[in-house]
Amino acid sequence: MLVKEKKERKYELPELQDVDGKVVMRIAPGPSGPLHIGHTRVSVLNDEYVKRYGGDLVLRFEDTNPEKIDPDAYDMIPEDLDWLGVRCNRTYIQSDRFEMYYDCTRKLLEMGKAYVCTCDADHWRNLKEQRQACPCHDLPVEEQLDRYDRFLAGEYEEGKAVVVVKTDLNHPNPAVRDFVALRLVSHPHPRTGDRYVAYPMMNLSVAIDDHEMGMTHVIRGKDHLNNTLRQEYVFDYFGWKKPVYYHYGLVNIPDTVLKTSLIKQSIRDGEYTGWDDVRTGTVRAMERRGIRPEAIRRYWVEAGMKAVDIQFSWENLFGMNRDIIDDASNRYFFVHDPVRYDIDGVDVIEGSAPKHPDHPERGSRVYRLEDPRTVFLSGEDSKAFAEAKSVRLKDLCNIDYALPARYAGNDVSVLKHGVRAVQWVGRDSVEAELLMPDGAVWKGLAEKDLASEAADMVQLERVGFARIEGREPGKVSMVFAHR
RNA sequence: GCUCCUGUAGUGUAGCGGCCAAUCAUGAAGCCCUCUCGAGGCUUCGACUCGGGUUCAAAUCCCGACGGGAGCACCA
Repeated sequence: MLVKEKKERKYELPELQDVDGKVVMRIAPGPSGPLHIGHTRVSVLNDEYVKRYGGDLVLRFEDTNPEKIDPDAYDMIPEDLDWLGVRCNRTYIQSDRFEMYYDCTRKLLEMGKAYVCTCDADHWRNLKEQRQACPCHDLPVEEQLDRYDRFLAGEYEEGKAVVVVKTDLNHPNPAVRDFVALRLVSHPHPRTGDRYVAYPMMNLSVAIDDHEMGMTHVIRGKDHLNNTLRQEYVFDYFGWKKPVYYHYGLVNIPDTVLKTSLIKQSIRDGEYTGWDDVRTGTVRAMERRGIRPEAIRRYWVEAGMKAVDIQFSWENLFGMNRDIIDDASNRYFFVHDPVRYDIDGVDVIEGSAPKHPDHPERGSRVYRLEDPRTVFLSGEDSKAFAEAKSVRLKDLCNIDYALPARYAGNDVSVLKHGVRAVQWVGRDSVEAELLMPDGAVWKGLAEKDLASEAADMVQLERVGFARIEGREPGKVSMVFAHR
């Protein structure tokens, strides 16, 4: 066997700026559900850099909005990361750290860099729009602190007061003028119950945590650009050293349901079977479909960290996955929507096919058909057979159309004259189901050797790659990956 | 409306003043090989958004227009 030397360009992420020894980076999801393909970019990029430079990769659950938490996500997200090969060596949960956020906020109030605002939210926003301070903005520190004590004690109703971090009301960018740091929420938190009523907003908690956890570099989506600007005010007020920020472009993932709230609703409605429903874009669905984590990793490394908005291409991802799985995937016949043909004109038909054309050492599927010589073709191939009047049963023999069909020798060269070779199964086949990406289930038959295949990825010849999901006596269920 | 980010083939990417009649991957088309519509081999298709400027020289720098995207939440 020849060793193929394929020349290909090395895909490498650019060096990070200002790396001084080890790096500390983070993945900071909100625990609203499991990870989806969109989350894998930030996960892979951070992981790649921490592996390159050494250091810590932090997993931080940003669960500061009690209304958007799915308690299962605290377990599902680490599982998803683990499958992706992303190794986080420190884990934090923000709902464990409320007291610290409160302390920092108190210091900001003492420094005069924050205020407790009791204005109407719309009014406050309008004033900001016009670069004007609300009456609470310039109240004396003593009064701010007094309000703050009452704020934390729950003496204000939800929505009646917030703590605001001052930035610059004259800032030309309206998005960075004074931002809310703490709000009141009466909805119980899955982890802390009703112990707290004051909930930090992400710009506060992220700034504090990024400093406290020692982040050296932060990679995030471009949608956080303005949040970075806001968070930098907090760093500056405390005199903290800022991490180096990178903002990659937005990813448009076509034809895929990603929104966790929608998926959750569809699961509840019974439309989707679960978080791993193949119609969704969750990491679980990728895993189930036989997409390898290495393919996802390669995809994002090649995409890099540019700030350009990009279109995600399933085709490209599938191409990369095919590269990875082709060599390991043994070949089998699967017949969708089977149509029966008996073959006349011969007593016994024998044939064989390698499990993998590039790996004869893996053995063969051996065929022997005796009276009655029965085969099944897919519904589609059956129609084509009726029209073409002849067909080759791959690795077995040729037949001519009739009822019953007529044996037509075993001359492979007919393929050169336009006869099609199709997959088929005999009477010793097993029931098989193939779950398609649109949720449809293709029922059919598979050759019996498939039932004893040890690996989980196979290629169903002329159909595509599939992952074996379940084996029962006499029945195999599979999930379609891609061609 | 204001502010910010960003524009290289269908998609993603390399190049970031001369080595660019622009890289690689994926895709598409064709051929070879293979008893698969897979893999492998070969060939082909296909891009610097536009207009000004700077310069001996611009995909590369500057300005403008146009296009794409985001933010202006008591979500993250």
